Amino acid sequence: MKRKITLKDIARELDVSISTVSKALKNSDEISRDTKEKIQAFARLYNYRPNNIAISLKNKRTKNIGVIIPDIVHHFFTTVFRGIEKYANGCGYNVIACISDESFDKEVINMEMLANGSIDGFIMALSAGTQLKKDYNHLKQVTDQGIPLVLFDRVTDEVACDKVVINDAEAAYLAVKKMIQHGRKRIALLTSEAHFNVSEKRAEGYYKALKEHNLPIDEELVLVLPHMYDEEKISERFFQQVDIDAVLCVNEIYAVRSMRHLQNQGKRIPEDVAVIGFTDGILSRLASPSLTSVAQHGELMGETAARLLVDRIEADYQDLEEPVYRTEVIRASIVERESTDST
Amino acid sequence: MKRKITLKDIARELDVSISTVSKALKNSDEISRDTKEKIQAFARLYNYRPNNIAISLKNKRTKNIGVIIPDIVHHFFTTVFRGIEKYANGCGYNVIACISDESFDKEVINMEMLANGSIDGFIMALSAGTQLKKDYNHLKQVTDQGIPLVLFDRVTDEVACDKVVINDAEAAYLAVKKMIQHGRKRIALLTSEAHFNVSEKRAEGYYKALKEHNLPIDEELVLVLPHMYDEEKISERFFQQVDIDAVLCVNEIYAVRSMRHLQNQGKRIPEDVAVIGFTDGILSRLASPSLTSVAQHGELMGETAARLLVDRIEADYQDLEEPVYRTEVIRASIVERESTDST
DNA sequence: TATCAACACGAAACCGTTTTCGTGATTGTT
DNA sequence: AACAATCACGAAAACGGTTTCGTGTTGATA
Repeated sequence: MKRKITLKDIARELDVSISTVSKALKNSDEISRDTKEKIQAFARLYNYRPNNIAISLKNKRTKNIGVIIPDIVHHFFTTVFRGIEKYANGCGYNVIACISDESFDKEVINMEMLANGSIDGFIMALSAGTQLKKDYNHLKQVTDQGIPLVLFDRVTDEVACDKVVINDAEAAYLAVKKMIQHGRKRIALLTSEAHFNVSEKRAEGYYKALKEHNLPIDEELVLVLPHMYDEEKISERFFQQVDIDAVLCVNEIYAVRSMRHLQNQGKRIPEDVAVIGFTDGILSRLASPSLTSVAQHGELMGETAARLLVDRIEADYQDLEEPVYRTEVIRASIVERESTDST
Repeated sequence: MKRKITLKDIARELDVSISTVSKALKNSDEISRDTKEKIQAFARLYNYRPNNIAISLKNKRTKNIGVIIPDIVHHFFTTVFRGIEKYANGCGYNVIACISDESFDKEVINMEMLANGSIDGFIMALSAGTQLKKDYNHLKQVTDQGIPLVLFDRVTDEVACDKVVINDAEAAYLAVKKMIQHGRKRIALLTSEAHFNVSEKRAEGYYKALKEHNLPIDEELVLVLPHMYDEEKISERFFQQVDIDAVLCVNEIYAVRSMRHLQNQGKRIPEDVAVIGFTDGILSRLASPSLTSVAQHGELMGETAARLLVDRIEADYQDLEEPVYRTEVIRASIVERESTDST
């Protein structure tokens, strides 16, 4: 087992000082050509690589960024993560991933773990628990310490930091408007509990579209699904009770399940009922009929978040005092497939 | 902006030595009650947290584990990742995630990045590129340096390390056998290119089941799908040409797509054709009809890999020379749903 | 009263780098 | 020949901890 070789080893072996080795490997012109070549050759031969930890300690920067997401088995977060990873790696950063599992406590623990020097900055989406509790002290502590933080998708106004969001309300508005323009009049909304601010935004867009087109707002057509195991039955009953010609669902799972329940009742999609979901993932593509869906462009969102964070980190190192935080908006787009009327 | 407080700060403030502070915070009984209380109170007040990087450098252990997976937007890897993260966090380890994107080069770069002190051990599944190239030198370098490595799912015999695999061949065998026992005779196989050793194993099980039940092996019923964008058309044509009463697919995407093509031809599932897929993900659950699927228990696989790795890491620290590597087998199970005959 | 533990704490080395500041040797200048 | 400037390198501090090994003080014992 070959142990890792250090500067000290090279220095001892070649009978020079550690500083000389360090400089030689950096190609400093303080060192003579001869010595540099000798040292570089030796280092190459023994495959010398500087120890990241020591460099981190010395430089007070780790080139790691911490990502905390509520759930990894979730298409949207997964694509965001990929976007982050892609951009970060491109800048020489590693990504340390933690999953909060929608729990406030886990979120706090993970942040504390990482905040003690392991990372140069955070990218995160708030867990459901945190949004419910409305306690953002752990985030404030982090920013108070001067650690850059970027929130995405599930954000809050209570914390001053960079943010990346999508135009949820507008996307929902456009989706509903499109269905109305195709003559749909009784449009249902399947949403999740309101403390997810994204659901709230989407509902907002739904109401706005109805109002603008003078359609009655019927609360019976709005189903708020709790985050539980018998979701499925609840939504099945819902579709038996209401008489509708279109549905907007706040995610693709709800949408696919809705299509199934409707089909079981003998309804045709899209002839009898049009369906639009959010989250343009694999389900939307492979459902039958394939699902018209609001694409959230998670990968772009991740890249954007990573860009904001890296910018902030590097700015910090140049002491550019510039405490103006940015919020970037990713524009969702509607991917039309078979579950809605073709134009 | 409150800067992070260090041992030195506390020592200066309280007019004691750094060593005293360090010991007091560790509750060493070398320090008097009075002094300890004073120091601990001060530390609590100023919310002192030791710097992870400094500890890592001193202890030569980072409490980080590196995970390299080929793709994050993939249900199976996602669940494995979650299992790893869950177990690792339970032991106080963080997970650094890198995505190789199925590329040999990215895999190498990521490993080198992490191997220089950032992590205590690796968990990974080989990228397609690496399996194609059959070049495992980067893995060997890592193990040569004494860095523990655990391979999962996509493994190779060429590297001596701990491994976690599933009984792919057997699972495929059992799936096909089940269909045969229900009277199915013309069973197709949809697989991907063979350099993914998992596909190979699954095909192996398929052939074995046919042979054992004296069914003819008809290569026309085997479709090897290339990893391309017009996969879909190829499989559509395939189903138009063959006359079958069952299909085994090596993943759930192929399976759902197959069902769709079959349904478009007017075939009923499972009455006319039974379908079984691999990877029991969200698609299998939400497809209609819902898909009978081989569950790979990714989360368990991840936990197992993490357990093996952590064991190995901690053993290393106790210098237990024990170079016997283990291979754990996760037993896949078949989740029966609507796409096959109910028993 | 001299001796000796036990006690409570500090000095210093160390982990592997980077970086500043000397310094001895060589070279060039007058 | 005396001096300055340049060159090539080394010593040492620093990053923030942990840990070993003193050491001065105290109280008990012979």
